[in-house]
Amino acid sequence: MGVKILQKPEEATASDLKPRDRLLHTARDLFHQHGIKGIGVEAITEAAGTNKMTLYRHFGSKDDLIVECLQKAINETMSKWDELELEYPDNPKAQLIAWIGAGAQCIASDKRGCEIANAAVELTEPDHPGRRVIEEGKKEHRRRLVGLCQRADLTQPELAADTLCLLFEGARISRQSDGPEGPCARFKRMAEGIVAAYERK
Amino acid sequence: MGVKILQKPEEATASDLKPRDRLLHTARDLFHQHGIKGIGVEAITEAAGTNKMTLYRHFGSKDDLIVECLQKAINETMSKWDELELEYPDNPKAQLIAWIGAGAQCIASDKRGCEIANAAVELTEPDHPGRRVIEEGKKEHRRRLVGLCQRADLTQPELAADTLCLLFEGARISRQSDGPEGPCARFKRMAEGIVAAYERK
DNA sequence: GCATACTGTTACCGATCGGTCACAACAGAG
DNA sequence: CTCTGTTGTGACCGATCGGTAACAGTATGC
Repeated sequence: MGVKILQKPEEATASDLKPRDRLLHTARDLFHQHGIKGIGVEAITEAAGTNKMTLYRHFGSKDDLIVECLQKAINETMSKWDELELEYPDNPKAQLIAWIGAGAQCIASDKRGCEIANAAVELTEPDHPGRRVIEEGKKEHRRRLVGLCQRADLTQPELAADTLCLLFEGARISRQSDGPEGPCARFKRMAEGIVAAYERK
Repeated sequence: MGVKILQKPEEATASDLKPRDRLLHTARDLFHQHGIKGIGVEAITEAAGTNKMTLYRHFGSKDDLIVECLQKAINETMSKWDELELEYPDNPKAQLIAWIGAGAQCIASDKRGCEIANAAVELTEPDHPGRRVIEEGKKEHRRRLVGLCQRADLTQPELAADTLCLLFEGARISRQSDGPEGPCARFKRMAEGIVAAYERK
């Protein structure tokens, strides 16, 4: 119980971020890997290299933490949409193909599927604060996909966008039970086929 | 604390089934409504009109109960496949259209999606006994869908079946975050479009 | 009648859950 | 240096979790 040298090495788990950001980042990862109900706050704080009090000082409750994680995930997705438009300016068809490619990569690399969709499975109470975030996020995502299909001049852009949406969602959820060699493996081919089918000729 | 008249009326929750079947039925329903990790064994026994000891005498653990529920769900799905074949014998195309119709009805009526897929989201440990059941069940489902597409003489039956599979899975998961008016609402139209696209002409 | 098998009841176990308390240690700004 | 705001520590709370022990009641078959 002598003098304790602490707070200096700050090695391993803890990056140079502030505790709040470390908590958010770690919580998001652990929620995704183990499920929201499958991980406790204590495990999150330990993995983030901090403690429960610090968590509860920044986030009032586990539910609040969940909400912030979901919001962060959605913001990240929206940023990717923005990047996509910047990468192929004034070329919506290329943006659409790039979106499909990014989706396929996402399916291949992440075996746990979509954080948002998974959260919707676990957050069953209709009045859970996270549900609003989930629903708004998915609606916005749909809006952007429809917009892209419109700009890409597809015939029946709404139907095409919804089809692509279901294929993508289906691939991400299917991967969790049918594995990477299951139906999800053909997502790219299917999606590109849909785009071709709705192209104006 | 006088004489208690019990076990005679057996009203309300308890049907005339034996405790084991009541437990299985109730557990399946509650797992589906609240999530596997979202419901405790005590709540299940109460809803089933019995008690914890009876549960643990029939099922060794909560995990065992989960496994039996998943297996029952899969058996039910397989029975529906059999019924489909009996209903339209030697008419695989009609069976396929009927499968799509049943799927659409299922999407419309059940807001909580697929029990099996949801379980895959919650059961994150790779060695959980339920995972084997999930994976085998989904593989068998895929096999049957491919077989039906083959018998229906679709060109590229595997690709068609996988596309239908992803659309269905996507619709069921999407319904949980995007609601019944979201992309899932057009499942039937999309699926019939896929069948038409892969029809031999 | 009896024996056997199943069910119900109550109390209990240790572990973990989300969440809080009081207090000490620290960092940076003035 | 002091003041202030942010962290860390460890003990603690009540509630709930999955699971068990011991015993009493009931149903059925012989």
